[in-house]
Amino acid sequence: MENTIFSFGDIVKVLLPIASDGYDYIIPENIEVSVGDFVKVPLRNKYEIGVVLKKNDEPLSYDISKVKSIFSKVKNYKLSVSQIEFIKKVADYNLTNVGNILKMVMGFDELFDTVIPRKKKIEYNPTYVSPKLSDEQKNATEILSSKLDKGFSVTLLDGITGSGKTEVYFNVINEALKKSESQVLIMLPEISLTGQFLSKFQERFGILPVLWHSSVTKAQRRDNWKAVMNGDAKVIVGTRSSLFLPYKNLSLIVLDEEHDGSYKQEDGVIYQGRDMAVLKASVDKIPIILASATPSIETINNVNIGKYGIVKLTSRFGVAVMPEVDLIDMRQNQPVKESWGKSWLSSVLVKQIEEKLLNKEQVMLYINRRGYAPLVLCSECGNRLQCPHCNVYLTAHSKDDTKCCCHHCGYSRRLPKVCEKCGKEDTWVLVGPGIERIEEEVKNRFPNAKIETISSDIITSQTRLNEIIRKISASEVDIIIGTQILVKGHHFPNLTLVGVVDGDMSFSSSDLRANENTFQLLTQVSGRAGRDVKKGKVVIQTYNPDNSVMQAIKNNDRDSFVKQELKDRKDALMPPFTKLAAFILSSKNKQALENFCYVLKQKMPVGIDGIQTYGPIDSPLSYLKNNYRKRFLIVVDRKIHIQDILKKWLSMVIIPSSVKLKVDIDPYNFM
DNA sequence: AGCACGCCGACT
DNA sequence: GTCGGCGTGCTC
Repeated sequence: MENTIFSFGDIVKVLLPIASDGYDYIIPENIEVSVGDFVKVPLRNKYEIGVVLKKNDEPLSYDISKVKSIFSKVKNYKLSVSQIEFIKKVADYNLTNVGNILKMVMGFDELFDTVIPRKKKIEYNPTYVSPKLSDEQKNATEILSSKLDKGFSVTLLDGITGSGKTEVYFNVINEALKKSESQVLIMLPEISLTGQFLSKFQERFGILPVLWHSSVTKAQRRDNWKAVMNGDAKVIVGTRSSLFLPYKNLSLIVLDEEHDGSYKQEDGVIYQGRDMAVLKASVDKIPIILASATPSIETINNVNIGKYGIVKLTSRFGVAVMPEVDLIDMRQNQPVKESWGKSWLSSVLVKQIEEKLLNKEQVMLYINRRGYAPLVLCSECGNRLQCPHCNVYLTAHSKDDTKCCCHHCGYSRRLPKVCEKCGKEDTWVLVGPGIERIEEEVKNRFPNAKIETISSDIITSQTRLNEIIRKISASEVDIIIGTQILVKGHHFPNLTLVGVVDGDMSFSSSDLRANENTFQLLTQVSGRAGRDVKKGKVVIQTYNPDNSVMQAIKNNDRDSFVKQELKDRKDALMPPFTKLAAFILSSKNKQALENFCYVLKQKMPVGIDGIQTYGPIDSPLSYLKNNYRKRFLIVVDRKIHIQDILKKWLSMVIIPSSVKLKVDIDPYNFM
């Protein structure tokens, strides 16, 4: 079937990297194609490159005179039948055009340019250096290796922070690579693609893997894409988009930090990279390993119902033990105002930092908020500085020479001299702490300490981040102040105290996974402490010390947290016990948006067993980047195929071109 | 998604 | 008169 040759006079469906499901073209003389071939075709007044999907034997629903001829066949490029099947299934699952998915596969200008590619040297006689493994690690390696060449399987590699999951899956990868044709994909969340991971890889395998992420250069990207297609690339390390590379013979996927929210693609085509990786494994009939110290509730549920297998690592590698966790009740430990201004660190935490500094050990302070202060308020009239393009408040960046920024659209302005509302001068107060404000406090309290502050505003390049990580590892830093960017995968042997400035912060997100996210985040942050011979300590400042999430963190008791969370989700009829989808509607024209929402509401599926629909409601971000936004939410029983319900609903309306509709299957974010 | 077409206001 | 801003609709 896949090798059937189509020739002169045949009409074939060609999939193009645009929002469509493909167009028909007729094959001219002297050209022969089969499914998966890349072809150059005319589209409007230019040429595009697409992929032959199938022969179209059905009668055309439009005038035959519109059908144009294929211009040429692109040599040396081909997608396999299973790749095409994967593309179709991803489009189907996420309710988008197949062409949108093809765009993720081949949507790079540089792929088909006329420059003769430089012959990239890709070694792959990897000389693997086997690490010393604990009995537990050996056992895990054996079980996971036994899944190779046995078709599709999903296994959770569930190991506490510092237990050596990476060593285990490196061993499994090494087993997989013993078959000469094998390719292995390692997926990591965006911010874990660090030098530390790569040097660890190089240390074991003697070579660097092929990389795939947003900052790989154009020429490198073209070379890597081709190396994946022709099989020269044996190990690929990438972010979620690496799933769409044209693998010749993929035989294993390892997806690390499987709980991580950055696997969820939120712009363009919305998809959950982790779930699409499982889909890819099932289409290619290969094993996939999901690794995490704090697996997602969905994945744990899939283990519980027997869909996924599980392998556990329960102890820290070497002599390291889990850190002790203290909760600081901030209601009893309000920081007092100091000479330099308002303070955010309780005296209990300050004292512990002092002790660590005396012992020449390292301290990390975690605050997940960029900028200096999240709110700028007029003390005379209560006016708040707002973004003109979005309905969010501006964040103040740096205290002096204050710039106020929108973290959603990038708008920024100077702090005005007078309040626009009341006309009074110098009335602004900067409310709440961001990382820069914590840095200011730390510098005032510990003037002799060497301090590094790490947030995405400061770290603009990988090189800069690697340099800071090197300095921390070499104990050239006493206090590290960081946002999310530092939480994952790093190993700092001399770091023994982690202080969480605002442990309650992620509770407040508009996300049904708020508890889960808080638990995962605090566990991951805590996991940075005491990863070597010295025992670690974690101090979490909270106004909710009795909260079950906080108690679970304190008692290092993941099981009871998971049990409670599963029960709560079940009672609330939420995932993983139901299936969710959202429509996100946006328009520059408020009236057109409201009109269309009305039409959509009229056709809403109501009164059907197992289906609940809600909306339209204004998005929490009801005005974003100059667009008005509304949402619908659909909740269905697990036995109902949600895509079918949505398709039927959408088939009853015509979306006006002034309104954009996006479908979000399994939404994470409710903004 | 692009990109052309066409309708209407602003400006030489 | 004609330049160009953007709303609308099509791509085989």
